[in-house]
Amino acid sequence: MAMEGSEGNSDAVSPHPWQSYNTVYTTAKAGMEGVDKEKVQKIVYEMSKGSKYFQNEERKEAFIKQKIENMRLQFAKLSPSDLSHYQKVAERRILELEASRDLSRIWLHVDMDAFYAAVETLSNPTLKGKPMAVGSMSMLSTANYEARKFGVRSAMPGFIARKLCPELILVPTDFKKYTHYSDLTRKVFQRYDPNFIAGSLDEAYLDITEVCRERNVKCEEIAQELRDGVYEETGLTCSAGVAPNRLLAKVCSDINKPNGQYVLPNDRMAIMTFISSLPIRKIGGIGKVTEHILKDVFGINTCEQMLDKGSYLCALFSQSTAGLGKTDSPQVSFRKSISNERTFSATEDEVLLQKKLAELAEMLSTDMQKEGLHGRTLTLKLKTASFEVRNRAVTLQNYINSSEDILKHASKLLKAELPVSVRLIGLRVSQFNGDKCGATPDPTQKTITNFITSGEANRKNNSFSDVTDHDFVSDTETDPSIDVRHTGQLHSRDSFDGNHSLDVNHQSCTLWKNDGAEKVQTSGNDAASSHHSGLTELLGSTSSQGQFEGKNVNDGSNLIEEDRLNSCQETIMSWLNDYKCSLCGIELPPSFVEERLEHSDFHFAEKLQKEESSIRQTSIPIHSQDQRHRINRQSKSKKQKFSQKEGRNTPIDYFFVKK
DNA sequence: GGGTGGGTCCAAC
DNA sequence: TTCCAGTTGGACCCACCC
Repeated sequence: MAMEGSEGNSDAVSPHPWQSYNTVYTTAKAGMEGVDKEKVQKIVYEMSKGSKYFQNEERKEAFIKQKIENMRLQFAKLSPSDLSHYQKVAERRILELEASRDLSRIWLHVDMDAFYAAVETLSNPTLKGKPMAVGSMSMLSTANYEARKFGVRSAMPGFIARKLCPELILVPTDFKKYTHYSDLTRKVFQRYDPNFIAGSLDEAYLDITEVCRERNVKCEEIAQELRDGVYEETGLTCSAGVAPNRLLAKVCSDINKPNGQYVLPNDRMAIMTFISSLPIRKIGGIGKVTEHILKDVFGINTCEQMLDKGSYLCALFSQSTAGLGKTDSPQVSFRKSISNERTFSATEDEVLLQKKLAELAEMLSTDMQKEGLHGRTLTLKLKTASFEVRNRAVTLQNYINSSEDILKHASKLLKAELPVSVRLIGLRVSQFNGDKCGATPDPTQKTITNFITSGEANRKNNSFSDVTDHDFVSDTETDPSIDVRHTGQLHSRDSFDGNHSLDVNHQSCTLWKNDGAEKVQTSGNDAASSHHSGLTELLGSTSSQGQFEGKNVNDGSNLIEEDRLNSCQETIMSWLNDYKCSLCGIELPPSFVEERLEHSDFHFAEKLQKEESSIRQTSIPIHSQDQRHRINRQSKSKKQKFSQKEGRNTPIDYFFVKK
């Protein structure tokens, strides 16, 4: 894209129009150092030129240009006093971060080399030494190093790859195989850090501080030993990076790829030198567009320049833009939406589209039921024959997860768009009832919800929570769509017992089917509960007595049977949550709790309520989804106003580890 | 007019 | 010959409400 001039006459304007056609797969990647970039660009351009996809890319590019232009204008409007203010803000931020710099940990990032391709070669040795890629004519998941020499790489359509390398062998993906080998590698990782964080099937983060200390061994040796172990276990090679935080470790693991390692010492000077010339694109979270903006608007190419120009960034970026603020404090992040989408030959046949929609609804419902999710916002995504993407959403009164409900509402959304020629349909459900567990039948009720935790307990949880944090999602070498599912599988193996949580979720489904949706309207969704601000306060406070006291206040002394049942169920569900989080220090066998839940055991629930206050104080605060939403809103409305005390992260936070 | 919820779109891998 | 994915989080904008 980035065509010169207006659509359609690009060739007339520039003699080498392909030079400005930059897609993700024309950028450098490990193993592509000697590639003739211009030749690749030209072929990709020629293959794409004139297609509907290409035209759409041009539209998108024009939009980005406009965005950059707007930002330039904004930048030009900043007065010297504004700039001086933001300069101070940036300096203060850097000082704060310097003060909190933590170089005491040693992180290792391990990344399998061309993982899918390597696994395929392992099972079919005749592929060895030949250029091959895993994927289809539409899209490649990864390419081996022989293929990369031709400019073939992940995220590239197969038909373009074939043009670049006519002898390229295409192998279809086989995720069972990759999962098997992934599990083998993880057994090795576990020897060094039982709480390692899986980024995706082919990469992981390990805190090797303890193992280095206990064995009095240098981190280089641990990295080598781990890589040897992976090779022995699987026959596959990997690369490793060692650094004081995960972000840097990830950058380091790419340096001596394939089958190599790089260690960045835990030393301030070494780090500053290392990042000074580091291209911003190397940083996880900075993609094509952000790189474009930083370069064009601010002239920022390296991380050092990013630090130097921190004031500009503070002035013009919301601090959360493009995930720039992600630092190294692991946090539990639960899934916020679930979706399915499929591409097919473009059609405007309504019957056919309805059929596709029904299939998607079925798939989505199955996935939701597996995870015990109920949501109330349904989004229909359409990609038209001209690659235009449309999203249409509806927020419902009730939480749904049955295919019938999903289809019913999705059909309405689709009908409103007809007639249209569509090549992709997607369905997405969000606004879950209390995150994964979903215990409250009332969308407005701030009860059983989410955990926002920190510290070591978190790190444990992180290894089995949904790894949706893009900091930890792999490079495009692997297919993230699959990664999500499979990291989910991995989580089941973790110390908190994913099977248990699945059961819990299943239980919450039962609750829902019994009486949830109807009661939303009758018992819970009244003014008293939806405007019960005190309840919200309670929930947000670490010293809170928990939501059940609030509920009791609400109910008063004349607790009717139905409310009592709800209260009981909520209480038990809450404890299931706590058990899952393993924060209460009380080990209730899941079957025991679930049995109580199933029979709505009042005695048990009331006993829990009595113990609530003493235990709750030692547990991690629970934030409701609504409350978190509110917190987000507050942060958002304060963006660019740096007087805020919590000091959200800026791009300059990147290279510091918060304590 | 600030806060909030809903809807749309984009960025990232 | 084949002809550009799938999933998720969140920013941004707008309408509405108090």
